[in-house]
Amino acid sequence: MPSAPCIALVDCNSFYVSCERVFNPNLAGKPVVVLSNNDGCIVARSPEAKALGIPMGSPYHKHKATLQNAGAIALSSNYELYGDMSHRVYDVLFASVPEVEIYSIDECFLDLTGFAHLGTDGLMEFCANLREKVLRWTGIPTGIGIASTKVLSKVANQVAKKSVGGVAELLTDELRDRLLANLAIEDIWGINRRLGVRLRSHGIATAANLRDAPEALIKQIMGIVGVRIMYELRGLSCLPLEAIAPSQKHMICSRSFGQPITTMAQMHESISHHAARAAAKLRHRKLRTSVLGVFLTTNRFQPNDPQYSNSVTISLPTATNSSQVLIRYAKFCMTSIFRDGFSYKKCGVSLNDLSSVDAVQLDFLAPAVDRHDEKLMEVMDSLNKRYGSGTIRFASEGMKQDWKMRSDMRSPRYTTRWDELLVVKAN
DNA sequence: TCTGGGGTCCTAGGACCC
DNA sequence: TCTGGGGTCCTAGGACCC
Repeated sequence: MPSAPCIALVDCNSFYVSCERVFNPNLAGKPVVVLSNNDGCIVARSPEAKALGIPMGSPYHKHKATLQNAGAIALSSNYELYGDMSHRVYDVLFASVPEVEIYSIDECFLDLTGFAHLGTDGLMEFCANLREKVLRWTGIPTGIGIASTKVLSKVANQVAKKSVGGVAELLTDELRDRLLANLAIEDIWGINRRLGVRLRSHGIATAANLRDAPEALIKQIMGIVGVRIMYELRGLSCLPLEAIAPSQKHMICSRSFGQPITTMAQMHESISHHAARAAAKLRHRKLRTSVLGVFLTTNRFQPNDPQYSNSVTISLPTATNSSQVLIRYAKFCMTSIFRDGFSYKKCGVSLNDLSSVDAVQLDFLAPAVDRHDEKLMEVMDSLNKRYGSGTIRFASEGMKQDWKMRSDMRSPRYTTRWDELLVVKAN
């Protein structure tokens, strides 16, 4: 007889801040925040910053004074570093557990069903060792929550983060009941403020309330998604662990501009840049696209300025991942929606109908695959991999790139650029 | 002055088919 | 006077996640 499912959620603590702290000991013990692209919002906070009452996802400028008065350090985001550190953490986990589902840059689920014979204490010890190994080999602290479903493992993880050992289990009924009775509805994975308000209006205010609610009512309020969460809270697994990632369906490359831009020439540069980035991402993931969208928008936070946003989507004659081809179509699309007289805040490229490079639908009337172009992309990718992305790029992406985002406080890319390696001085 | 970017899934409604 | 029922596919928009 198969044993009941056992799932562990590993979540890196204040991940971006932790990555920064690995390489910069001056950040230890101080309030530290990491900002989103363009230094816009606060997307990671050290425990000290959380203690100052700095909320997640809030605009940086609203809290700048508070942070400065507290001697806090704000950093621009350094995704190259975080992405690489994430790989290192997962490499440690892959080596210890056969079934791992990567959920995000800083979170993954482990299937520990096969380890159930260890018993609860044994599982706790196994996870404590795993956590210790990740910390020692990468410098990243984590919390691990163990339970019988994904939703419950999220709850267990919240407990783990607050515990001394950083590991918590929710496998026993009594412990689980007690926790769920005290857990606010909005603190459940998949239920945010908006749904929380609706559920509360029906008298459902805690996780225990949701677990015990009538199925028909939950179906009516939240649809099938809510019913799944309800069953997961009851300990019935409805969200299977996916060790093999399903293929990606959609991709977006977009950025806000560092400063508003007004001319078609700048827009063409910027959209070419996004198209080239998107194409490189496609090649890296061994994908092609056959539907390209381009969008632009003015600054919605400036309602007194004239507002305009638009988008256009086209089908490509053949699925492609060529930068040249995508740049050409993206510029064409941009020309069709650009209007003079506006101050633009953001533009981007979206790709739909992604397919694997190994499975492309051929067409008698479509142009043949351009081998010369493929070779060119290969050479570009290998140069950019070796010397850093952006080393070689298309002229249409612009030289000055004065629309580029702000990133004034970025730390060095310690692990992915030779010229930004950590320097250690010894006496 | 200053408000991110990149994803997923689900549902409702329209077009179309037999 | 009478005006079906059932199905698929696609898309836009809404909700959520980190």
